Amino acid sequence: MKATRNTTAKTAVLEVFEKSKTALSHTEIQKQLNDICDRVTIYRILDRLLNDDIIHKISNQDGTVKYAKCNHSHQRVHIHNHAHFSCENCHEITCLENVKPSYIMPHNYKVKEINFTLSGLCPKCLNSNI
Amino acid sequence: MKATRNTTAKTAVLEVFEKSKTALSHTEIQKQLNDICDRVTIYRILDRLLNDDIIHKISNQDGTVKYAKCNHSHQRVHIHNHAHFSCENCHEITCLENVKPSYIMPHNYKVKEINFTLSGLCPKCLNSNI
DNA sequence: AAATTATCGCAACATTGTTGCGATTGTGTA
DNA sequence: TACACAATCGCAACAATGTTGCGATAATTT
Ligand SMILES: [Zn+2]
Ligand SMILES: [Zn+2]
Ligand SMILES: [Zn+2]
Ligand SMILES: [Zn+2]
Repeated sequence: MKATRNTTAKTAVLEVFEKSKTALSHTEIQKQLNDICDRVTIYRILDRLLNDDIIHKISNQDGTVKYAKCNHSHQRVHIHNHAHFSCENCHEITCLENVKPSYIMPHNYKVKEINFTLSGLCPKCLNSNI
Repeated sequence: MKATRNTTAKTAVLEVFEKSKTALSHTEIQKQLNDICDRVTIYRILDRLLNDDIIHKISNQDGTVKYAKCNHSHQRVHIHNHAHFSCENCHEITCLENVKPSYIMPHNYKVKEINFTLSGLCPKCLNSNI
């Protein structure tokens, strides 16, 4: 296990996550970083943060990929079993930490991870009467 | 509403779906079609089939996008609320028509669609002791 | 301060999906 | 069956997103 370093770019990316209430795409992160580093670097930082369970990855139904900070890094077993909401209007993706689906699986399957994404209108867009 | 036509390419794509037990990516469809038509044509056929509710789209956690035939075209209200299973070993994605999650949402959200994907090992890979 | 090596920047490449437009073909109508 | 018209196609060109290799840089350790 090689040691992961605290570089200026990584710190900057973490600050962006800290400031954001919603999940962020690679492109959104790049814009907020204002060319502080190369796009490839951002990809590699995201890889490391995913690997260290500091962020988690969310693939949306429309094919976009976003990342969000984990709020449960302290847990011994690190599972992302919460739901995500994807707004079809503002395209923001938010973690619904308290929404966890229950379901019954057929035997013969070994489930290791779940991905539960709901889409529609977020409270903000619902209020502005779209 | 413009009429959709039955072209040879569209028929061929439908046959590929008919033969497959699992969901298919654009690339997989292209390989099976054996250059019967252009890649762009396949994209456009998939768009039409999605629009006509003949197939549905499945975005996997790893970012890949696949399509599968709908088994409920007869229903008045056409909703895809079933779960999908994504095998981390063989990368096959299958519809779990009978698995439907139950959940409790906070108010203020208007949910229109859900996307529930489970991943792990499929029965086939589980038996071969990976 | 020097050594080690994780990380970075850059260029080049791969994959996936989109768009415009002239050519082709499916389908309803005469 | 022949014709007209619009849906569909092929091709080229482009855009977005993600990956890889490698020499240069910089964060840690000693
Ligand atoms: Zn919204
Ligand atoms: Zn989340
Ligand atoms: Zn499998
Ligand atoms: Zn399905």
